[in-house]
Amino acid sequence: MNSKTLSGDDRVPAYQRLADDLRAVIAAGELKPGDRAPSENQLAADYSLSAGTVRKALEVLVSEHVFERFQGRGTYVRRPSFDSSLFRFFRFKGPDGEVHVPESRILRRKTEPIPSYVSRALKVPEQTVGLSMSRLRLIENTPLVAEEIWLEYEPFKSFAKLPIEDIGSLLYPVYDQLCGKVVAKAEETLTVETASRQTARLLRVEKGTPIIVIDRIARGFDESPIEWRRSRGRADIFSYHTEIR
Amino acid sequence: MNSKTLSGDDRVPAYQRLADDLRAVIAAGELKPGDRAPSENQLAADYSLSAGTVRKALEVLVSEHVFERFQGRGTYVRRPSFDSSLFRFFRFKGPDGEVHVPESRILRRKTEPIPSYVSRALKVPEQTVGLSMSRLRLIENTPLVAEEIWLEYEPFKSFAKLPIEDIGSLLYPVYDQLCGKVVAKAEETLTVETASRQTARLLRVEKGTPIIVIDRIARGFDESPIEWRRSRGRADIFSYHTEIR
DNA sequence: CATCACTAGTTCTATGTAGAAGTATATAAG
DNA sequence: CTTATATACTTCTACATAGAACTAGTGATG
Repeated sequence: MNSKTLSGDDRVPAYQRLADDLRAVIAAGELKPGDRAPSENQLAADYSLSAGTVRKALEVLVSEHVFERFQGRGTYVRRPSFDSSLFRFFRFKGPDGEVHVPESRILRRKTEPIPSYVSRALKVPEQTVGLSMSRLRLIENTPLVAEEIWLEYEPFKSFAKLPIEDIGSLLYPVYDQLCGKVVAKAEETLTVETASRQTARLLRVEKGTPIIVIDRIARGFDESPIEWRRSRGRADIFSYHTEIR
Repeated sequence: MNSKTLSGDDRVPAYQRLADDLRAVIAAGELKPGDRAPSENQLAADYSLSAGTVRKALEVLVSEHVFERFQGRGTYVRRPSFDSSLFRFFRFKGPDGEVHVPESRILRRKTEPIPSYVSRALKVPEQTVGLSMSRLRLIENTPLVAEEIWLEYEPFKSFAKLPIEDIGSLLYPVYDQLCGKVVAKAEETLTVETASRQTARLLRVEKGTPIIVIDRIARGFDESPIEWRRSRGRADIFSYHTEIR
């Protein structure tokens, strides 16, 4: 496609408007994670901009983790990586000190009205029909994290029909393949509570021991909420490290 | 000063070597926080580089939060801002719901050998003479955070002589003015524990209630450790929010 | 079949240039 | 003294160009 033109307010710089345009292309689904974006030269020709301007727009999107670029190969839409999730700060170490990848076990899946504290986050009316799941993460049969997951039922009908046994340990790829819902980003909030009787039972700890609670809202490229999730894990195996510049 | 030349391996790009050079200038103290760096043109002339290359080096340093730039004014060495500290996720709200700036009260300051768990972090030999402080942060006489602070005694002699009453609520500016130690960055680690008898007394909570522990190592521009600090606060008023891209 | 050289396409580095936009200071005008 | 004007300096945007560095595939060569 040739001779596109930049929309929007022309008081804002061209490179920013190009970045906006490309973000919109992704949000519309015309460019999906893993796809290669047009090359610098291609974009420069399409939009009648200089190479430098195009490059600057792409740098903006790289800094936002929307694209990643490889010299000699091209520019690609980034798959969201949850390496930076607070979740990874649970030290999944077995008794032998080795690090294990936790196993996932879905305990329950049910269709029921979404409670108000979730519907607010998912931006759906109260009492909307939802899909709730209860999931446990364990290593060597030791439970470490208990999760409560909520989805809006309607867009995830086909996921609701999928037999529980066929669901692997990663949910987001399944959301994508079965329901076309691509998780692009998320927000997380960390708080601390003491174990209720129920979570104490699930995590096999004493009632009242400190528990790390991580609430997550997963969103698509267009910012629309996709999934609400609350993870509870033992606080004694949690350690979060960060840098201040 | 004219006609400087880039040191180092000339397989690495010029803009990176310029960035290295500027970082070194700051680490050497020739350029301090708040100072204005030479302009693009100046640097281009000094190093015999094109404006574009200089600009790219400066962009690198801006992204590392070393510099900040203002159109029409210049490029400045950034003062480290601790806005991003985990500390700010304690919700300092009074009973009326308003947000207050916490008061700082130094309970104790003492010269004593540095314990091993601190000396490791400060990279000094065990049993080195140190300066320890115990500090309490409160709003409206309600204690919220209890802090334990350690410095190496020798470089902070003049700080040790300063009357406790004359120490305000911010320590880092004092370190700078009295001892020439500028804090440029820090690392923080968040963990959870249950209140010991002592911290329970300080924070006026029940023994055994969950406590957020934030360990911090403050460093200079040359990465040298300056201060070790452990802050303990009530977990029930803590909420950490982050984004995943 | 395996290996090498080549080629087309990509991003990356670097230079040069021009003007717009914003800031601070000095100077002139009222 | 206050206000406008000019000016010098800064960063920001945009264009144009060239070659280096790297990748993937194609075709020739052994």
